[in-house]
Amino acid sequence: MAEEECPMERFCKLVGSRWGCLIVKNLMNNDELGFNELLRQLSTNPKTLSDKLKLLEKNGLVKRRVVNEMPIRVFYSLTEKGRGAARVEEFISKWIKG
Amino acid sequence: MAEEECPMERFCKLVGSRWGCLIVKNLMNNDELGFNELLRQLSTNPKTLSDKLKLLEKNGLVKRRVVNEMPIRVFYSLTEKGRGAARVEEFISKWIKG
DNA sequence: CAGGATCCTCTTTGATACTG
DNA sequence: CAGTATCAAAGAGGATCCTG
Repeated sequence: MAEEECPMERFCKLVGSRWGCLIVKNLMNNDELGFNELLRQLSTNPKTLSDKLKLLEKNGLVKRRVVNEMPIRVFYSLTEKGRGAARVEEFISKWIKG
Repeated sequence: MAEEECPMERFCKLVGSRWGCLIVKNLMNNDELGFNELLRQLSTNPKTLSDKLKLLEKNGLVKRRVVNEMPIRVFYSLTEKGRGAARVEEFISKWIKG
């Protein structure tokens, strides 16, 4: 049916899934993490993580920093907007308990 | 892998899907609606609507009121908690735009 | 180390038909 | 009118292997 999408829905597609949610939380506690570090912490698979990171990056929640060493390294961190998602979560927590 | 669930995730399962979201919005504008009225307004199918309504009811967002006439009528409305979800949406809207 | 390619399963959604 | 039953389709997530 694909009519327009409400903000709630857009939000939930980003951080409402198991992994979107956990990525934000982990980056919240860690400043910067490499791909495989994240992978281990979330105990998921590369495809799922990669997909989610791309989505989050595209929507401006996550920042990618590439370091050209050998082997190459890539670090992920939250943007200001991404940190805002944590505030949203607090708000939601209160509502769901109240 | 089914560890514990964050509040964000629980919230999103309720109102983050296309239909959960629209049901809340429609009930927000209408006080009370019958099953088929809702069905027409959302233009979805009975199964999807029925499933979602059960989930929302189970989680205390939606109230069911049965009127024993012939034919039987059932009205759905938002609870206080359900109305709170609308406030959460406002908060999210601000964040997603900002 | 960072991720792409495959393939597979499970859940959600949907269309349609039917019942009390 | 308010749903349930059935079946098909699509997408998210997952396991595993592979490459620059």
